[in-house]
Amino acid sequence: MISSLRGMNDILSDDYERFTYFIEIATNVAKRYGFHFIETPLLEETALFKRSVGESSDIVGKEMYQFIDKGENDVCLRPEGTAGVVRAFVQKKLDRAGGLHRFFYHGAMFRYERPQKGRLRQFHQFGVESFGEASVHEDATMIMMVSDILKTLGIGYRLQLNSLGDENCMPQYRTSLIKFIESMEDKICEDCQRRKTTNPIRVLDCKNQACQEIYKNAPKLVDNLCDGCSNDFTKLKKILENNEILYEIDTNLVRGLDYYSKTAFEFVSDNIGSQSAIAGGGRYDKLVEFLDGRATPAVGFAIGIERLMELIIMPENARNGYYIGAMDTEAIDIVVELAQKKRKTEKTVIDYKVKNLQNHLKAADKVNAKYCAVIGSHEMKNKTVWIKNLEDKTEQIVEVKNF
RNA sequence: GUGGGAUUAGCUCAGUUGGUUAGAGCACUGGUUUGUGGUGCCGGGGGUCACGGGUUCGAGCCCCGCAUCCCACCCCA
Repeated sequence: MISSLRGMNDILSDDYERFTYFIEIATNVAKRYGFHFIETPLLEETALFKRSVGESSDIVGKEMYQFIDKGENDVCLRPEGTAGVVRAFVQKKLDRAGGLHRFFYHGAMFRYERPQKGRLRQFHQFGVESFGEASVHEDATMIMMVSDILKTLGIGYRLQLNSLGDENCMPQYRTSLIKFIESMEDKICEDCQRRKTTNPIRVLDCKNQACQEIYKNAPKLVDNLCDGCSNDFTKLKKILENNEILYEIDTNLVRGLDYYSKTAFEFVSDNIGSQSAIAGGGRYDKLVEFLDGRATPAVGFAIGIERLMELIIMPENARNGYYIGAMDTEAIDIVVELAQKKRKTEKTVIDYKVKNLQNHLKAADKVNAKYCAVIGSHEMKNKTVWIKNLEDKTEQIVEVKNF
């Protein structure tokens, strides 16, 4: 037997119902906020992710499905969604068109990681990207969108918030943090020593107790924001409070992708194991420029669909449509004909087997039909159909031509 | 990539110190005397015990390898 590759799942039956239910709700919310669907390729030039996500990130450094195609192009399966959307935005010259451009997307992403609960090699994200709006109101809007989606689904969450600063304050902070780390280098764990060069800010949320003690004295990002960033962060918190969105400040919250600046947020759930981030996002004002576009402020988020699916409780399925069957061999042809007719307007499940009434009713019940329609010898004689409403148990006999 | 646990029917799981033909519940399927379901009763099908080796008279059970899943690290959605 050939089975699917490690970390790559089939989606069917209940999972599929859950999946499409989520997409429908998220899509409705995105549309209500004035966002438009965008589909970008699953395969992109490797350079796109190296330049956007960043070569130092784990995603690019060791998790990409990267290969040389038959035309000698260095390509890879997308590990995340933002880079492709930004690439499309620049390629379509929307950066030059000016104005606001708001997109949403959903689809498969690929990362070669060790699978565990809530972490797959092929997984799905629903994401939103907003271009051209520098106001912190748009940052707040992103958070409110996620909140709306989660509320509609009845999913509880904690919102963690941070500001990563911008080109004015971040490099300065980074330097002083590195200086601090270097002064403590012999006391911190191996992971942190590695992080010093790859992603120094990451050391702040090291799980190691000893490290945490040391970092209590480290310079804090929130204390080092420039006026612009600091004002925006204050404003953001105000907007969220006005809209009754609870948040907690997590000064150690870092986005793993290099392109983020200023607002960073993460929605986490305590009910799905250690892969607890169900949505994350933030502002990335420099990314369009990095990808050769005209400087354009931008902000976005992505939701991990599989992680969310663990938390979705589906509404009960009401009975719906018809079940139709024959109690006589001679009736089968008529039943098939009637099913085709009914299918133009209703969900109709047909059973080709001849069964007695009891078994047809059982079968109708099993497929959750609202009506069970049956033709037997009586009905054949009178050219009628016997129909039972399985909800209120009422029965009726209608002429075949009126079915 | 590192460490730990698990793997028996479609699903959830029993399976004694290694001992005849590997079980249950659910699901599926048929019947329940002749046209009334979801909830009664009786029956039936379904297993290379993940896979590959080894020890043994004998392995679902012990040993080694491997794959996958789960948990933690790591990383992130």
